[in-house]
Amino acid sequence: MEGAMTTRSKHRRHEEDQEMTMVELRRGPWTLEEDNLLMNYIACHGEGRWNLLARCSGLKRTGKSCRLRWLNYLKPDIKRGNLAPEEQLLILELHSKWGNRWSRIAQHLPGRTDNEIKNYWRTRVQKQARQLRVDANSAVFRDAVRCYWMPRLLEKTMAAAAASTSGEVLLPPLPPPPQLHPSRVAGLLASSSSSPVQRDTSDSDYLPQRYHHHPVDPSPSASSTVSSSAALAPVPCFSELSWVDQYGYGPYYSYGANLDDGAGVFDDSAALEEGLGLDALDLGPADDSDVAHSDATLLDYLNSACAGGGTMMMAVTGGGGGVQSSGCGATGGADADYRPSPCTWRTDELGDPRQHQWGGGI
DNA sequence: AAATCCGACAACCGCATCGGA
DNA sequence: TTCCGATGCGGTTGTCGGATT
Repeated sequence: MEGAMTTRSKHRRHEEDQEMTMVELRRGPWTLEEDNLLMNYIACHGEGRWNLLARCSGLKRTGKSCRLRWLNYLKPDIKRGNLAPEEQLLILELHSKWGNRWSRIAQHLPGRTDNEIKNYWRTRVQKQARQLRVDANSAVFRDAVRCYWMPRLLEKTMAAAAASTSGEVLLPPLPPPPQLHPSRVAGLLASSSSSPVQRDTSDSDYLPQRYHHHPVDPSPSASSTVSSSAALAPVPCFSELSWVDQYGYGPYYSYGANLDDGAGVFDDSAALEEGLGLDALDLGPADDSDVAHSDATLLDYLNSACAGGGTMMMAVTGGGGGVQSSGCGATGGADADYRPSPCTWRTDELGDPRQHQWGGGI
């Protein structure tokens, strides 16, 4: 980027430098006086023509700086405070669709700025990816987000809605903490972290259509009994969610990846096409490299949620606003002699101050 | 109580794009 | 068609305050 500086941009940079020294432009945090100056000027002359504004308003700032201050902070309809779960959900979904198109994403969150959304992504979402030691753009992380994070956000959203309408919340407990042998995570991480997602940057919804809804098996056995072979099968399965946001956009999908054809035969062709195939999810042989399984909760969840045909499902029922969340029943492929150290998934990252101790209870 | 660390977010920077002259 | 100023966008850095040691 830096090396590709054109003659033109060098020239402009030179001009900017000259301006900086001639006018003694201010930098850094804005003062209350500066904010007032800017707001008053815009109240009189309207937005736009930022360089002119910078020259005429008495502000010793660049036009760029004025514009940014107005758009990201002073503009009256700016919404401040924590992002609501539904906003987080929307960001996750839209980012999975469009990637780092922050301004475009921001257009779907009235009152939120691209800067705010970008910061949210970098500080919250990428942090989770870092902790898991996967690329935030990798298919595995994205699916883990869909499998674990999104349903919880939706759960919180629905719970809030239900509480506000009926004052009564009927939510099932969160899925049981998964247990997973570190070697499985090791293989998963090793093979997945180097496979960034290829996105379709077109307007069309890139979400795969081949995935279909996988109904939950209500029988307890389906959730408690996992054969060793099934437990090792790297099969992502999550149910489909779709919704229309409060502004009428959508439907957005939290799609299900279901490689089980229902007859116990895994068809990985779809996943291979999506970069989620057996290759990408190869759970190589156990080795001594510790992959910090205490950090791998999300992937643990993804793995264990999907192993053995267990299915994670969130069924949203209409009418009364009730929410039914049926967690993944699979307990994962924990070896008998494996005692996982408590893994943590900080749900306060979702805006919830609770902290689950995975492998050790909540 | 002081020092250090770390997360959150405001602000800056460089480049791309747009639109008018 | 070209030039150039204005604006928009995304990546990065700086700063501040709370948490931790």
